[in-house]
Amino acid sequence: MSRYNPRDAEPKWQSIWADQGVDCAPREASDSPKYYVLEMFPYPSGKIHVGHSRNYAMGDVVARYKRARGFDVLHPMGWDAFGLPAENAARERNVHPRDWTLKNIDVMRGQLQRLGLALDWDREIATCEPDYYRHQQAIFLKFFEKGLVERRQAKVNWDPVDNTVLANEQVIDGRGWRSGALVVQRELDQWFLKITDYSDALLDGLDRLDRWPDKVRLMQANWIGRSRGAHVTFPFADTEDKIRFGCDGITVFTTRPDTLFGASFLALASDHAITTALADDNPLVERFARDCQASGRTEEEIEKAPKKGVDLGVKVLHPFDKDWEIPVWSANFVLSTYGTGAVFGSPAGDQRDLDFARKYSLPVTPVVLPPDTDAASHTITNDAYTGAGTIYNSRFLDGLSTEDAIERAIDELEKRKLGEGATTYRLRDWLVSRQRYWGCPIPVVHCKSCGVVPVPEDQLPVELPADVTFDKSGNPLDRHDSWRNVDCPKCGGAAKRETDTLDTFVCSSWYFLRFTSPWPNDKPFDAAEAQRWMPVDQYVGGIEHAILHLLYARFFTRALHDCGLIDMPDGEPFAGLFTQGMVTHETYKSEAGKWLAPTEIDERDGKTFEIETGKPVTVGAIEKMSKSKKNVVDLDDFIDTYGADAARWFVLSDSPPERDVEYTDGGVDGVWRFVQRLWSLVDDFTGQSDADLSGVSAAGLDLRKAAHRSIRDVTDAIEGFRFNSAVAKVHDLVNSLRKFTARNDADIAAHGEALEILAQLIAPFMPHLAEACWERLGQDGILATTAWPEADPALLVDDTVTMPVQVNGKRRGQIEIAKGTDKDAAEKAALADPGVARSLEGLNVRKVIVVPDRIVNIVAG
RNA sequence: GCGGACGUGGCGGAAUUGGUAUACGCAACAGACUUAAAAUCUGUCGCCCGUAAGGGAUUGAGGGUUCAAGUCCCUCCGUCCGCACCA
Repeated sequence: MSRYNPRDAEPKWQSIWADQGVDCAPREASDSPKYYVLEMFPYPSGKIHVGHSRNYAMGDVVARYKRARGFDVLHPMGWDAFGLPAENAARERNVHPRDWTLKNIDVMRGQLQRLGLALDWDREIATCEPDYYRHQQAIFLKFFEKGLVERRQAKVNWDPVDNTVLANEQVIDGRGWRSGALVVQRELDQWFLKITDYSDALLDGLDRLDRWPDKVRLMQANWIGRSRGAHVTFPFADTEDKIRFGCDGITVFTTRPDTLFGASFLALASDHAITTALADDNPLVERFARDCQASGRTEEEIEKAPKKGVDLGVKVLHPFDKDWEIPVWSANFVLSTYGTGAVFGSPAGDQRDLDFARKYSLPVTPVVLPPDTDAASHTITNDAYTGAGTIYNSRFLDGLSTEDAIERAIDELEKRKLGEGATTYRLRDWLVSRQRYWGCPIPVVHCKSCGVVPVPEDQLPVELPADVTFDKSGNPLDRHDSWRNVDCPKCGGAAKRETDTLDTFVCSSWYFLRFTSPWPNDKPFDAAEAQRWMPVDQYVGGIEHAILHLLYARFFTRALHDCGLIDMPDGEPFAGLFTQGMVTHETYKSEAGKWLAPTEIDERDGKTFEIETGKPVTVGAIEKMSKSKKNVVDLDDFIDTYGADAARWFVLSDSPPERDVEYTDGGVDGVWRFVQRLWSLVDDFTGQSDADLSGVSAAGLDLRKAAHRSIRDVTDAIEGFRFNSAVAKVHDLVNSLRKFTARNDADIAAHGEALEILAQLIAPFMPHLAEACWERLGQDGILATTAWPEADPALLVDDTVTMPVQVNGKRRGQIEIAKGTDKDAAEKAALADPGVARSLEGLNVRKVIVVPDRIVNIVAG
């Protein structure tokens, strides 16, 4: 018996696959159905660790399985290569961002290749290359033409550590998604993509994504945040105000026009136009507005601030009663960015309004009567009633349900021309400009006489200048005069290039389209090829992109369709999405409080200590593998020791793919043992597997059944994305094989058949070992081009079944009977079982339930 | 606060439409081989009572539907995640 040595075997098979080009997607369409499987492409940050490999291992199982099932498979890989870490590296290590990035790509490509992933490397792309981003610039200009790009001044999120603005989606709990710095608000001129033009389409499209996790769909729906209600205008009481503010009244957005008769005040955002206008001559208002000004303050502080406001001294009239005057306040809890930046306060039905009304002694009139209460006893003290009920204290709305009253109030508002049904969204336009060097240049120039002028398409790409330095803070493009100063493409006069670059999420919003045809120089992708391969049938990635990347990409395909670049009326780029769990590992901290890598510690006598110093180590929480906590296992180290197959098998074992899996040395040892055990099963087999199968012994037949059941079970598990179950089922087959002893020649053939099936079933998971087994079994050709095995239906059914027999729901025995035995016979057999008979002593059988081939339950008493 | 998911042995977890709960793996224990250890192999292995045969309780807690509930319904507890002054 020889040991299986992945160090020799894995490179051997990898070069055979590469020589035969088995992993390349067919360039020509065939009669076979297509299958596009894609893992979210990585940022080339340095090295891959075992944690990263789980994502690719899952995609590869699907790719290899689908290929064996006869699909034309597209499984490409590339690099999300623009981004800030490259600039930080430039600053810290005096290396050019491009050199740093390309070096990392080389290292990581080598690692992915060592994993033996069935990737079509002919289609590799890196977003930092001009031959990629030139097309992105062309797309940007197409969007510009189509009115999907806007440059405007807006209050934006400024990350003071990364020195750039961020999109709303990139601010998590008031902090920058990458730097973790508290984000501040600043008023700046910025570039936006009008994703809000697609709010409805993006929301409604979610319903059709039935192969997406509900969780992700829900998160996107919440993020888009469509809410239906009404715009209501409260006319100014004083006609002079109409002149002063240049409008007839103040328009608010509300989802509850049914509570209009509970209105006790209007509240405006501190930077609402009217607040700002009044601040000019009212020092109190001015001071209040200044206090609230978000600039220089963090989102976190804004959220935690207690409610406060200032009476603006302005009065408006109730839309349904011109004799009812309502005071107008400015309040710090009103968001200027949502709705109209103004609300009407109906304190009985809204907790914020109630808090505000109590603080400033404003009237509180309950207008919604909760079910099963009466008007006389229902009062509001410190808790608003926000639920549904019957409207009262509300004149013509009295007696209506909440729902009906909303309709009725909107009808009435429309009649009086003081309002109309309206829908607002939480989604904001996508801020795409970044004040960074290492990104795709925005292809416009600023001309004093012509304004913003797009760079003509024949002058693309606008390439990043290579000669930049990072010794000063800020964007080096701003300081690069020879690059910056250009002639205006329109008038020929002196102009300046835009120095902002595009958010890297723009690069990842269409890369999956470029993969379908990464060759043309004159267009982003070949429309026919995109048509052929899209949508991505199975996308695999982390849940952290539930909103960001996945929402942007869905917007992009829609916008590209509307610009005529692709024909995708459905607009959905990813038909199936799977969000995989992370690989976790214990964390270690030295006595000095520094994070330690698993390779820097050792364990003896149940104590953990630092190898270098011998000092004790604190074992911390089990967390997602990450460089920052150093709890990573290097992929090269792992492959050197155990091989790529072991890594792949390990990350897919035990835990369901959507859940986290914990990396433990014990688990890895188990995988190593399993690999060797499996190999020796094959290596020890000396028989002929193509002998005649007729005449197998009972044990041989059992083995054949076990093997064919494995085909069925592993197939079902892969189809259902239950890789851990597939692994368990393969274990079952291995255990059956280990117990098996052949009794005659036919048994030997059955043994060989089971081993062949085993090799085929592990091929998507451990492709190198599978090929080695296949070769050792004397098979022709390679598994990479071999069809998936088919289970023989005759071997999936048993002649006899074991039926448990319950008495009053408790299992008391079991009977072996022929499959398909009718109810009467099964009942008779069940009652004859000695265990059953014993537990029925002294009882009368009242009823017998027989589920044929399943179970017998005897009710007795 | 709002919304969602989940809760099964020492651990990770399995269980078609409700039909033998604890598959598979890890850890643990015992034995074989060995001068010894490692590796490997064999066996045991959720809990309680019992030498055993066997019996009892059991899928976070409590209740319900059913011949039958991990699975369906209600209440509660806990953990995790998302959103968070969104009018």
